[in-house]
Amino acid sequence: MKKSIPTLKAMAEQLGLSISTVSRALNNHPDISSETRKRVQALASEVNYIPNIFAKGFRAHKTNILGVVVPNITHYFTTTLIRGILEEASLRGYRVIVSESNNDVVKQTEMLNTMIQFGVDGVLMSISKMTRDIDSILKVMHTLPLVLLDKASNKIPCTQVVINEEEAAYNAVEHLINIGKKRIAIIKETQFSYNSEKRFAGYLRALKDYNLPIDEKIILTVEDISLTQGEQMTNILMSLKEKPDAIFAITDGAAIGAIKTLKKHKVKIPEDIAVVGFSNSLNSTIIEPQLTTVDQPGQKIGATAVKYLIQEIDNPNVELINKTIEVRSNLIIRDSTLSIK
Amino acid sequence: MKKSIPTLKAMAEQLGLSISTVSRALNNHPDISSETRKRVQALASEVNYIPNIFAKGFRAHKTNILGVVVPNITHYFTTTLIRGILEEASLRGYRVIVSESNNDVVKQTEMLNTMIQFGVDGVLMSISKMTRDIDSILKVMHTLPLVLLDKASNKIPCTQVVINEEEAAYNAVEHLINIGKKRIAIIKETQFSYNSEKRFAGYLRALKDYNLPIDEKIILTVEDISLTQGEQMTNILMSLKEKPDAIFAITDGAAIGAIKTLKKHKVKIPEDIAVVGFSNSLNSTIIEPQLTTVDQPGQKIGATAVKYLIQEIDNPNVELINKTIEVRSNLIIRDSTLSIK
DNA sequence: AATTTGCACGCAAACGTTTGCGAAAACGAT
DNA sequence: ATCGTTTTCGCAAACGTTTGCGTGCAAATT
Repeated sequence: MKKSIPTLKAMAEQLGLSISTVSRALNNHPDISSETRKRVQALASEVNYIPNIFAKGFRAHKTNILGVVVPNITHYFTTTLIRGILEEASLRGYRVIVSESNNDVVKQTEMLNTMIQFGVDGVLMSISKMTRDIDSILKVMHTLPLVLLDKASNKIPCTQVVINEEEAAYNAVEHLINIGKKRIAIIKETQFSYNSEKRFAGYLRALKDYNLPIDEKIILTVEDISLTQGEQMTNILMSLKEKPDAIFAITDGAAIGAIKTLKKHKVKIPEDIAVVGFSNSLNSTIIEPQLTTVDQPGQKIGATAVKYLIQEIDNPNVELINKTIEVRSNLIIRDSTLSIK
Repeated sequence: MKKSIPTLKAMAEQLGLSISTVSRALNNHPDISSETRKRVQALASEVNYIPNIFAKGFRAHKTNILGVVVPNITHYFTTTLIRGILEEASLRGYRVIVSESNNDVVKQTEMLNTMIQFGVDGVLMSISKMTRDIDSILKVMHTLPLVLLDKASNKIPCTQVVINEEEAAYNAVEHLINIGKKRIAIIKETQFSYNSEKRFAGYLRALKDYNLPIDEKIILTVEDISLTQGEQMTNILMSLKEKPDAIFAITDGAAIGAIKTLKKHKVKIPEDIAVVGFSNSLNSTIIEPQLTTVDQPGQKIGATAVKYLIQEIDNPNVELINKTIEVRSNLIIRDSTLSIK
């Protein structure tokens, strides 16, 4: 289990050159003749020279590692974000350290501090919706470039890459209105959830634009949305005197839960009550009827966020411009809202 | 965007001590008095001293980073492996770099080499089922500790953490036999897929133990198993003169595909044809009827693999013992095979 | 011929931390 | 008071790479 890694020193000795010349030749420095450069690079290739990252990082304070902090790694959409990040980072010569906060704010802070310790060049984060106090995040921003993705915040002055949440929700609700639905319920999270607030705003705007009344009794709020919560909230809707004729759930999981409950109540979907979800998870084609849902391009969001982060890393003296980049999503119409006119 | 990190030198100046004394005090070296140690550690805490990882790694050649290479990060089971790895690694003071090979052998080799470059202390890998030539893996083993998990290989002499694949499959097929099924089909992958081969062996052994005939016409093999392949293979089974009365698919995805096809054929599940999957993915409770499946404890496998890898890292001069550690899985019985006797 | 310029290299220092070894002071025994 | 041992610190080197600056040599310019 020996680590017998070739060094600049060994190669310099073999070539009869100085260590600094070998270093410069490998880094295509203009001071080195092309003949010397070729000799050095040929030997480096022959002995499979790999630079010692500790020595390089120690000298240059740059690791080409990006830190990623996500709330929950097993969530499918998150895995698509990560895949986009991994691929784009790889294309640009970066590696990625992934951390999971479990939507725990203390752990999130801990992960951020550990990223600093590990000398990552920048951090990509999808913040926990439990985040109330942003001091720890602001502290990181004094030290490292930070880009938020998916779950963002209006209070954190950094670049954020998200989908067009409000517009996507607007389109989903508009689609329900277009198929004749007039009493559209929503299952959402609290105002502390960035995604939920934006989707709720789109819902409200669509109702307003189409002159549909807003009824608080069909606006259902949960703390931590899940399939089970979708089931339960739909049970509540089923117990109302005046039932909704559509349900817009802000996640696919909750929408699937809603479908399960509707089927238990022998409700015809979408004739009696239509259902729309959000995310286009794998489950959306497995449940029956197949779910109409907003498709979120997770890989594209991840890749875009990497581009912006690396741009910040490469331009450390440029004044921060706090951009919110909205990547477009699209509505995928399936059986749960198939037009019945 | 300044990195103003406290150094040993700055603290030594403030305390009127040498750099080496401060270093030793922080590392609880026995040569340093307890009074001096307390003074140093108090200041380190006050200024939030964080050691420069490059300097430490440069000196000690240890990063406390583990490399992880998986075929496909969006696969749910893989995310549970990764979660187990992340949590156990964190408990033991390690960070994790995650890479995805996309089941591409060239990319897998590339990821392994990059892990070496990044100075990880060890590598955890779920190998691509496309792996035929193990030279690149053997090469890594000369340099770094390696532990395989989930997808293993009999040809690679290293520690492997897997579930009891054959036993689990045996139990699944036995359960089908116990509910009266006599003609059990299998949808599997080629012999190059470690998991498929083990599950197939369990299937064959159960048939043999219960004196059921083996019929090649209901042993269906695909290259890269998926939900769609499950649908297609089940269509083939439906076209047989003598149909099976049960289907054991080696992944949940294929089992769900089988259920979808059976439903299209108006087959009663499980009365006419029962279905068993493997993995206990999220989808297994969303499809109807809910799927009987083998529950794989991904987090436990991940955590166990980390333990063994760190053991190897901590004992570099101990001769390698090539263990295969089998973590127990269990069968979760749901509607797709509910006993009908 | 003397001076200047350009090319192509090498020396040495720096980066932050760890550790071998030596030195000085303190302590205990005689 | 002297000697041997123990305690507790500091000096200096090492780890591999990068880079500022200096040097030698050859060619061009004055």
